[in-house]
Amino acid sequence: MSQFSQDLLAWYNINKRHFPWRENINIYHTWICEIMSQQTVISVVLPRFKEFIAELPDIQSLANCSDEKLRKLWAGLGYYARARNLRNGAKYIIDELNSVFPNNKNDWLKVPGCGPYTASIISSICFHEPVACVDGNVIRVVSRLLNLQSGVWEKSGQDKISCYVNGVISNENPGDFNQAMMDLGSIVCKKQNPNCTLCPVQNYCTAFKNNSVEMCPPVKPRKNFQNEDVFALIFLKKKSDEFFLVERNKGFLNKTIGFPLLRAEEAVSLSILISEIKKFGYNTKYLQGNFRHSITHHKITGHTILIETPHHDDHFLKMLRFFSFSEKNQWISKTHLKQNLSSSLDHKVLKILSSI
DNA sequence: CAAGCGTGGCA
DNA sequence: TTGCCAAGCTT
Repeated sequence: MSQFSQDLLAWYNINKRHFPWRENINIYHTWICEIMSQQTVISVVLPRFKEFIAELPDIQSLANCSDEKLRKLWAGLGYYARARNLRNGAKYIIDELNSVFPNNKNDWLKVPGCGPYTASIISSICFHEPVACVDGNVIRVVSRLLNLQSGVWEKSGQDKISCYVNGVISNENPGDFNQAMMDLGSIVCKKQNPNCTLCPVQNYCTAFKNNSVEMCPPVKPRKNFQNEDVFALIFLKKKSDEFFLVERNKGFLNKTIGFPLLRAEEAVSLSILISEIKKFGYNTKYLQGNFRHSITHHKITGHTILIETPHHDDHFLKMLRFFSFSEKNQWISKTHLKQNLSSSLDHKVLKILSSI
């Protein structure tokens, strides 16, 4: 084992963070926690992971999980395709792999929702395959170790980083090595105010020697946020007290179920939108209390419009097509609304609805 | 390949 | 309050 790995692992054995999925190695638990942790802070993951495992303790229960239960377990976690891919992955492993988990990186890569990072971390932890994972922590740590002040956000730079960590990863304990790199990034080699004096691999750090830690990694190029107005339409059949939900088929929150949304760029403007809806003979009411919501690169101001539709409505289908709302839709009683929603955006709409 | 995709929590 | 961002994957 390289001296670097020895020093890193010695530090890890004393300083590692304790998570439920680190107590006893379990392939299913490792898979779930890694998917759940993608682009998500661990403090948010922890309670959700416990709930998920309690409700869906094994791959069979995940594969058989209802849409509604999956929505509930993933509500508020974002990137909802992760949850759908997870269940698809369970079905794939059961149907195509005879219920046997893949035991190497290449085969994990074929599992829906598993990319290079996830396939590497699972294989290294559960099957001792010496494949290094590259996540945001590793990029930052290696960028400092090698004093990389540019290029690390491009594929070529990340290939270089991958090459480096794969060169120093421990063959005896690759899982701990990968987790140690990430814990080091999280605890010591932090983005801001790194604790270089506590660093177990300070001797190997070129940026530390050059006094250029602050320059590594370079600032990640970020797209500007875009301000945008979104209209959430609440169709209500007053007689039966039912509300209309659609499975969204494009754009924001694609394939999640919720209130029909129109982005201002599509709906043109509030006044035009309302006049169009009125053409179908409906009463509309603009609900006070806009909501704010952020989706990657978009700052959304939400407007909520309540639309009363008759119980027997000849125009509804025409209206759906006019606005290109999905044909996958349903009327839901008010008491069952909450459990059918995933996105926080819909919960904000629901809150406005509940307050009138 | 670069763009697009969610959200809770914290500075 | 506002801005920033975290254990990436898919298209």
